[in-house]
Amino acid sequence: MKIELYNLFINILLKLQKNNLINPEINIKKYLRIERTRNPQHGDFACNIAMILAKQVKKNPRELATLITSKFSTDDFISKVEIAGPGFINIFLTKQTYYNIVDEILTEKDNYGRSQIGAGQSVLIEFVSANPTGPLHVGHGRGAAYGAALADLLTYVGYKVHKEYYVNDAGRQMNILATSVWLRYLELCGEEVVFPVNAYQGDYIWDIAADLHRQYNSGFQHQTDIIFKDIPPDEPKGGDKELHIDALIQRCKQLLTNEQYQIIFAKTLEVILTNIRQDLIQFGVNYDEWFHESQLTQNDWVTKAIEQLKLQQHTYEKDGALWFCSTKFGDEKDRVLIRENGEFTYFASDIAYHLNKLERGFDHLINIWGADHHGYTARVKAAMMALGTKAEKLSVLLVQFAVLYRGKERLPMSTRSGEFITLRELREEVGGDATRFFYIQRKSEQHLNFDLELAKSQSNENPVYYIQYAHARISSVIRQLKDRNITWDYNPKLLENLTNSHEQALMVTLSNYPEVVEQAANNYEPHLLTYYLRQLAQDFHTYYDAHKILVDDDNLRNARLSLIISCQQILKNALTLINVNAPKVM
RNA sequence: GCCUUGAUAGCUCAGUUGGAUAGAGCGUCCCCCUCCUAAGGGGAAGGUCAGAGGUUCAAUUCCUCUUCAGGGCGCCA
Repeated sequence: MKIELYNLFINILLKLQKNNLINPEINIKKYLRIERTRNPQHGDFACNIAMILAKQVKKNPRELATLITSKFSTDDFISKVEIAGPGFINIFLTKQTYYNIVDEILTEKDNYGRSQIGAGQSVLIEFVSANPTGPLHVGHGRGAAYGAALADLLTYVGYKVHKEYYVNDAGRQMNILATSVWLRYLELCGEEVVFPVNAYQGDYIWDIAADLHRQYNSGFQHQTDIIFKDIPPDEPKGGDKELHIDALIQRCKQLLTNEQYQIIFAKTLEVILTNIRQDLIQFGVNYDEWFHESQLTQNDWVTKAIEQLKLQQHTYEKDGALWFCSTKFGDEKDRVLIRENGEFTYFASDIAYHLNKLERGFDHLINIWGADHHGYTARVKAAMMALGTKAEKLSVLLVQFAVLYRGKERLPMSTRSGEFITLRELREEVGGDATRFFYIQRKSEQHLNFDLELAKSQSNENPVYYIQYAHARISSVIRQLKDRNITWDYNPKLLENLTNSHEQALMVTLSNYPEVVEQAANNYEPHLLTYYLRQLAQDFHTYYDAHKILVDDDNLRNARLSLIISCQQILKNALTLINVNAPKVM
């Protein structure tokens, strides 16, 4: 509807330009905006173009508005056009326009609200990508909920979406993890081990160690005194925890055969990754691809990426290392690709990963990262440019961390220390629907205080139930039809019986749905849907309370049924879109 | 120090890309089931949009500075 009005205005303005009443050099499309009004007294839509152009046209805004509105031809979807305030043009739609929308919803059903604004374009969304060093915690949950909602939203408006999880299964953290498992395993074998402070402390490490012990008995066992011989002291004994753990990793690799080490490593990765995967599936988050960092090195993608940068002369050697001159592309400083010791940096494999993404031919790449990675954006974009792509092809969306509270107590959130609330715990206590809704209800880049007590204790007062209740209530009315042995006979002409202000308000909100979807998709803001749903549910509840649906008058009853059924359809469409259930009974 | 994100009702947060009288939820206070589900509805109170300048017909929105808070500034990942 907005589009129709937009086109109408464009035509009028172009006509005025032709007649030299408006300077033909002005780029009208740049300035023209049609927006919903806040206040029903201002009509349905408003346009501020007269005030915007007033200066350039050298007319006062109201005069210009009069000129524009005089060109409006009578139309069956506009009931009147008014000039108000400093020069707003207010547009009032006919009732019939709204009846048509109800009719469209009832005709298109599940497809109402879908669009093709992304048609033909493919987009890769990478999200969560938590290191496989432990279970997902509530911080990851936010990224998961946001990424999945965004992916669904973009699919809804026609994009071809590919969802991907990047598994960091190479690097030092993974070695610390495997070593942690091995040390716990040794304890199960009866060895007395002083567990390093920098190792992974969580109980899940014990579980994996126990698995290994069951399967391999004491096959990987070594004497404690041999293991810790000449290892630099840990932090509590006045040493350096990093040196201590690194030495233990080396020792682990020395004492075990390469094959044995790989067994522990692979087992650990598999257990944790399976856990993460199941966790996400239960949360309703599904991926098209799990991309392993190790694939990159195995297939020489890192070398390939570096060669490409070298070829374009974007690298240099200094202090025995290979550097990428990212400053040429707007980064703060140059970055190391190959360390003095010959190993690739994490950044090098990340460039390779993005090169790989690009070569898979996506039109657009979206990375959803935790806000702690924001300093990383500039260098990755620099790499994109150096590889010959436009930086705009990559959107990095940051999700701020949720700061967790239990009542007034701030909770620690360290994977290493093993003290964190898992996503699973949250979901099991609060429920999947409420958890999802709760997460995407707020703008992703907004800081968030997440009080667990509140989230749990308020689970019955969560807005999601309010919305679901609206849906269930409508189902209940429909069930009443059967009990009373009457039927819903739909006829678009009967919609004319919808005349009161509550019905009007409900129809206005219904008509807004496609615009909300479009805006949410264009701005990557799924939270708009949650606010929209609240609004729609409220309009329904108010209407339901003020008017009886199942009245004796056949025509009025059928009209009202049509309205609430179209309302239920939109509730269902929007809830489904954010992956929340639309129950028929509560 | 530099970069970055934020600051809106007692609390948690929206705010239609610069519009008309700044909005929800929770909490507080009144009122509403003989009636399709009260997990609901109606109403009230509650605001210097962190502060100060600037840009213009118009600023919560854009720019600058200040204050406060989160995050980032490795040959870690």
